[in-house]
Amino acid sequence: MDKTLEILKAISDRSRLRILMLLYIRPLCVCEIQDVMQITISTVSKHLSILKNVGLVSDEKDGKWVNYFLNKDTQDTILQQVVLMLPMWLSGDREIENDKMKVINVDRIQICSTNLA
Amino acid sequence: MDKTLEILKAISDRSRLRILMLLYIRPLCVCEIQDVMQITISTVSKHLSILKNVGLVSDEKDGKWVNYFLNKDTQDTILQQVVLMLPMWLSGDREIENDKMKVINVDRIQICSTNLA
DNA sequence: TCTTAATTTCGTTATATAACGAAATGAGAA
DNA sequence: TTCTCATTTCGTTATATAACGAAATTAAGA
Repeated sequence: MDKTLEILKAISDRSRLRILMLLYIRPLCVCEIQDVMQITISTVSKHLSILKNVGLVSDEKDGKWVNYFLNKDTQDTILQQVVLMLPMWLSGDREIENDKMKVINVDRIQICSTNLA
Repeated sequence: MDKTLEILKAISDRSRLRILMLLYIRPLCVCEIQDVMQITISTVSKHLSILKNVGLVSDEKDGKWVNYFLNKDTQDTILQQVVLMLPMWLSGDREIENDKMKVINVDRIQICSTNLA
């Protein structure tokens, strides 16, 4: 039950659901997610590590950024089903839709430069 | 997202997962669940109210007892899928299997009498 | 090598929630 | 109505966890 519980707890958080739904669109770096969600970078990073620990998300170096992406082709049955269900369970949600609109226009180069200014 | 989150949080708890899995077997009263799980009656009652609030469980008066039962024929799509998935996600779990063994021999009349002694 | 910049980790604070025991509730039986 | 007893509610305590800012880390590029 531990594994199942760990997965369920990982997806039982508003911020992490938002992050996951963003990752359905495309891989994102921490600062892009931060820009869309308007929460601290350290908080985003923490959420991503939780999602990574349960296997829902993986990461990959890309220049000076770290790309986080949804683990769509996981071998784990529970994770497979979770990845399949979440978009259905959250379809039409306002907050999610709003996030998705925002992420389209997000450019990591601009964001990271802007953060310094 | 609120509704989805509420359901996810309801099933992201070890005690509530154990309770749900017991209710797959048959309707149970609070004291029967208490006897199997060895936690306080008030705690069991609280968990059941959470499960009831999200629609996973319903209750029904039966003499001096209240029977709680799994809402297997819910109209809610998310709940339907949760009810379908949980037994798969928890199949073979030791703690759950142990609970199931215990609940077979549970008799509410004996328990409630015994509790007083 | 040194600097820069994205990310992670750490320490703290605030909030949420699980569990308990005691008291209140409420329905059936006398 | 009064008593009994299963259940719920309340108040408290302990633990878990989300969020933040600052400091540490780490890798890329000069």
